Amino acid sequence: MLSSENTGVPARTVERLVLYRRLLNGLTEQGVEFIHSHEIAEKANNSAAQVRRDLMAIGYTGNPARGYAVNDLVRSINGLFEQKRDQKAALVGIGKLGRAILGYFALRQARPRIVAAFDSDPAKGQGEFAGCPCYPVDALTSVIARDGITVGILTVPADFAQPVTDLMLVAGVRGILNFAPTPLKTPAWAVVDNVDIATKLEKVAFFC
Amino acid sequence: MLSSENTGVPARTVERLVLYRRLLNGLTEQGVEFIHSHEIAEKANNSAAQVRRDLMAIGYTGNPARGYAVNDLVRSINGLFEQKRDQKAALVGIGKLGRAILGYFALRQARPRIVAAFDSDPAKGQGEFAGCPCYPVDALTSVIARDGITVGILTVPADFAQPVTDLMLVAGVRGILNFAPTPLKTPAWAVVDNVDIATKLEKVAFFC
DNA sequence: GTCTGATTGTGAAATGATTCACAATGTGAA
DNA sequence: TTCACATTGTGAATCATTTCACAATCAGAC
Repeated sequence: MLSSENTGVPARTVERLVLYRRLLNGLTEQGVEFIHSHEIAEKANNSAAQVRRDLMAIGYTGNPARGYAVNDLVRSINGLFEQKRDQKAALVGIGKLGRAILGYFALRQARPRIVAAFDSDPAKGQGEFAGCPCYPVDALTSVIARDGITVGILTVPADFAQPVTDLMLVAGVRGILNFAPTPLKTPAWAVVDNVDIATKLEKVAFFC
Repeated sequence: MLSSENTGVPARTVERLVLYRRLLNGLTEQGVEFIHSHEIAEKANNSAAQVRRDLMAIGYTGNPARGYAVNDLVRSINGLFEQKRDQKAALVGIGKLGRAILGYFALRQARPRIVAAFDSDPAKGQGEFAGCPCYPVDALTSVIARDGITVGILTVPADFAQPVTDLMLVAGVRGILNFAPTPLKTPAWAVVDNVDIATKLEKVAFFC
């Protein structure tokens, strides 16, 4: 589950690289051309050593005196995602959470692009939300295959999570971001990441 | 950040225990009295050894021949959270995501209970959503102090995340579940968990 | 009552992630 | 040009998490 068979870059590092890129974006416009590992660390709430290790993972190399060239570094991080740049995602389950996520991604033009949404309620499963075309779940297999969608976002009630997952994987999806509070049974090649909000909240409360 | 100063139970283990409890709930009604580590592992998508280690962490001990007594085990996991059972949470940022979370928790009566919501828009910041009273952010400090709220849920735009965090921590909040795509500066004693949906989606796409 | 066999509890090993610590390096100052 | 200095890149150490593997244990069969 979420192995790095891909490039050898560990999952944690990928997450932090995405963060670094966000922190660096727009810095050049503010006249910042170079930045040191400890400055990135300060922004990212982690250690300078951690930052250097992460950049090492993508083979990016800075300059002992100047630090890292902001623009170049951002390009370098983008390079890591270049290959997967045009992946498409589909969201299943147009409840409140589903709509919130659709809205967020439409607004930000974030990647991967969400190009289809599905719902079992025929009333919701047509038309569009946040500029994203919606279909009834019956159309799931054909639309995913037709559009070459490879990433699925699951915002369905727990009971539907597994059947929808099975459908998606058959149709061509290889990775799933699962918001349903259920572990998913998937073949080993599938990439799954679970975001269980209730559990996370309980965890935070526990450690207070 | 999210250390286990508390009880010595590591954060990962706490998350899995919450999951086990959910998987076990209602099993007794189905006539299942005992369950083996490998059966729990099967449901939870992990290994039997992992399950046994996790139960070891809370000092729960099974029976080599029967396995674990379902009811008793659930009680034991509940025991871990007993002390924190009546913690209260507040949500700040009544956007789409905020409302989705409010709705979800109200419905499930999940813990910690969300007892207040805040928004900077005065129009939203009064009345209630999903049975949860809403206030303008001006009232944040006083309401949090008044109600003894210790957990904060941040669903505000990135720019507001830090100032709202500062307010909450001063008012008495000790733990924050942060959905804003920004690292938060907090004192060491504060517990913070970040849920960055855009990053997670990009990560899944990357490993596909 | 004894024996059998599957399962638990847990040291020890393996794996993975982070931090340490320092030689190598490039820059700007003298 | 040379020097001094802060920073990089990175082996090695540390710390955390998971898996291995096996003695100890319990229930049920005989």
